[in-house]
Amino acid sequence: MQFFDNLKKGDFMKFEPEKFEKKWQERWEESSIYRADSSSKKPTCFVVDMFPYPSGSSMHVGHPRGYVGTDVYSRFKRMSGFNVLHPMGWDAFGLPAEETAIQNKEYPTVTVKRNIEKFKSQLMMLGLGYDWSREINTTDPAYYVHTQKIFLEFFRRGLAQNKTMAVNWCPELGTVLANEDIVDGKSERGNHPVFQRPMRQWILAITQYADRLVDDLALLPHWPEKIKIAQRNWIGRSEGHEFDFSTTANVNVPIFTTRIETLPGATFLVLAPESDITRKVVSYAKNQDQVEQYVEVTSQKTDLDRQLSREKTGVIVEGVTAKNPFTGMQIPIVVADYVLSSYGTGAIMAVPAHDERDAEIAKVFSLPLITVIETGRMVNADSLNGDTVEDAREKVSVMVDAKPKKRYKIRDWVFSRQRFWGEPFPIVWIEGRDNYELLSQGPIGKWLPNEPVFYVDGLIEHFAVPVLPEFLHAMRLPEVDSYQPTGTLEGPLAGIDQWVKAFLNPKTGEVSNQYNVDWMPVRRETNTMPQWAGSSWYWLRYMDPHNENVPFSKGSSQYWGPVNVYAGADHAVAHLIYARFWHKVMQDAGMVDFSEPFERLEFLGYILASDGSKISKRKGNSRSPEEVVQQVGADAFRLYEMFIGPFEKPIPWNDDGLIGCRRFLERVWRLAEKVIESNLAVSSPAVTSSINKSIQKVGNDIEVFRFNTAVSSMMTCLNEIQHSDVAISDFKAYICSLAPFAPHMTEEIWSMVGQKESIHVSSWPKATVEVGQDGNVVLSIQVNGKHRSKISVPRDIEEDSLKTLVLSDQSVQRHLSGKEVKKIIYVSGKAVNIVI
RNA sequence: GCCCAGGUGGUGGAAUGGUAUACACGAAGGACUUAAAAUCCUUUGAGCUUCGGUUCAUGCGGGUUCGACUCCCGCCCUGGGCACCA
Repeated sequence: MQFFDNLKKGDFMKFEPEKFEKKWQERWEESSIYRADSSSKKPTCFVVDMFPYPSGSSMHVGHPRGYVGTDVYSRFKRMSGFNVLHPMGWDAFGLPAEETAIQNKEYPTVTVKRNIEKFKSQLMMLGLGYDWSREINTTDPAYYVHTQKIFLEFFRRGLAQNKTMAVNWCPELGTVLANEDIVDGKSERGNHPVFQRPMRQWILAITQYADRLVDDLALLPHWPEKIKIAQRNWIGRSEGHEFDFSTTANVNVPIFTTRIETLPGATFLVLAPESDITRKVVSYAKNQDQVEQYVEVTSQKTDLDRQLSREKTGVIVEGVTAKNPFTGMQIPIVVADYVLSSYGTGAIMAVPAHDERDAEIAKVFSLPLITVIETGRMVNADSLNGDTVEDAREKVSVMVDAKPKKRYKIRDWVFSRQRFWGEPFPIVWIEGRDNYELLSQGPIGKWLPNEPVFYVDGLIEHFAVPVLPEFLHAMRLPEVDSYQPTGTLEGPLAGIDQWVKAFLNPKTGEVSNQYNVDWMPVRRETNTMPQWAGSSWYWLRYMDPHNENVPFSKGSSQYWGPVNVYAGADHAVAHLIYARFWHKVMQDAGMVDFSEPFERLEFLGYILASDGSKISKRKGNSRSPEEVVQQVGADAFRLYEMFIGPFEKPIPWNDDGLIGCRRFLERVWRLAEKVIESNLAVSSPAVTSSINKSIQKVGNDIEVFRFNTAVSSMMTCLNEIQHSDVAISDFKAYICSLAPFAPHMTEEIWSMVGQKESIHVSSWPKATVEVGQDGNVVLSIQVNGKHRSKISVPRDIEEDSLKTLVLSDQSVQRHLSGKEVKKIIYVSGKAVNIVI
């Protein structure tokens, strides 16, 4: 690192960013130049970073890349006349903070506060122009009270329900995990085993929005196509039919299929082990014990087991058969765990000739296989023989009275966690239907769903009662010493008496720990919301961050919304589907009047370690931003983060490249001194044209997040002009185009040339002469499509005179060598191709 | 298995139908210096060359086109995501 060591020794022109970076950062904060003004008449531009989780380990050089990108973009838009809102906040609920807090024996707010301070100072150090007056923190009661209010909208609309369901229970973490929190059958966090356990859970009925979530992707032309594809696949809408098979067991088995035309080839049925219909059918089975044993064994399997072994297992239900409604044949019934109880009806018709999985299980039990489609036509299918697949589909569905049905892969969202550090549900439980009905007469009534949410424990019915928005202070997390996992399936809150036991005033809806006459005893809900909750609506809070009454005012969302650019890591399916879902529910609740939250998405590629591996603290291959800033300054660091490669591509970090960016800034600095000394009024046309070209390219590239080529065009320009005399006006324009990337140095130069206002509130320079005004263009001369020579001609040259010129070219002559010219193709402004 | 994104010099990358290798790093040589660093200049895809040029190169094989890194078809490889969804 000799270069870095010698930086301070330069004797000619001292470029010492450490002398002015801090100064400008402070002045920008003092003069509030990044504050967004919600009353300006300018067009708005709302730029949001996916907000970080402030973890205990500090940032490495990879983290700020996205923030630098959006900072450059925001500065550019501000200079281009937009009223820019570019805020920042913290997604601070969740397991890691809770675990650190338990380890350190401190309350999580302490951990979170410390981590945020650390993260914030690291961001500040880079000169990022956030509007800190709008900073948010999902764990701040002033924020999460609104998350709770929005939950009440879900509840009131019947979208928040309780279900006892098989959930992913992780004993090590003492909590239930969402599918998205599980990687390769183990918990994403800590890599612990995960088991299926039945448990009462809160779920959000995202499936009710599945169609809108798919269909509205069409409203998002500025989203990357691959994300839209991923979301469509995740939601997994398929259109098919549902109909019944009668059985000798006195129950009908409903099945779902997308290939109803293959019914003639259905030679058996397969039922999912856990499904209700299996329970009914099995009671008629001769081998009831054997089937029940199979069901028991499969229920013990973990997700990991299921993934490791894909061998088809199952058991034939003896003594019971089903009737194929097309052929009239009696066919066997199999219970097998490759059929999922959670999809479709939990039962399928097996067509081994046309489905690989069915074929595998057919082989295990030597069941028959009938091919019913050959080269697009029906065969072995009686009256259908010779029909096309489409015709057969139509006929069969009429014959068996099948209902058209859409099914989705996406599941309802398991929304509760058995942890302490999350938003408490704004729900208390009351015993007995009479009490519930009494409550529905009062003010609580209008917050109740049509179908009551309840569960049965022994003989007692427990009903979910919402805590009204004005009384949510009773639903703040209690500040207690002990909040460790209980080790049972219940969360820590269940072990805290002062939390669980409460009283409800049926006349007002108020909840308190204090008993009053006529108040009803209730139990507070002890689950908390998952980390996804706070991050599913936070962009809206930025628009109106200090509103105490509502999450955000309608007016503020109309003024700023939707988010114009949303940038961050690739969360193709989880966060971005949840966020869209919440947004649509809020739209239905009348809180917002646009249907998609993010107009445009820009994904960020991770920075990798120099060997191409992932940066991780354990490997010791991380590089701290502080170190880099100390060595080359914040501007050079920012510039390099942008220059290193395309924004969306993962790139290995390499210190060597950093040097080039620092050198570039030093050369600009030296040029500044020269320009200020000579104080020239007009540059040569070549210099002016070079600068203009660069400014245009930089602007165009920033607009489409191609920061790397923007930087290189400024470098090219500097190479062209640095040994010429540059007029002060041209140089100022150049500096303006560099300002979004290197805000400190450009601000310093800006003040040196006598500007009083900040460069960051100046205007993006307009090209002062038309680029390429000299009227000549350089054409490629090609022979048979191969570039051989070039020629500079007037832009509007006549084709005939051009041909004469080209044919007399030495290089062309050499390649012609007497051969006949068949034709000449002229592509205006680009190339002339001589075909021989 | 399915879906997505990629494959260009020693390295990060540029060029989305028209001058392949911009920009930067690294490397070699030179200027300045007692010397070194820094800085500046020159060279830098590979081969052949009479130093004018010329041939070959964008994972592999075909195709479309006057012309293909770019579009189409078929492979190979790398990375990421999903995964028994009937």
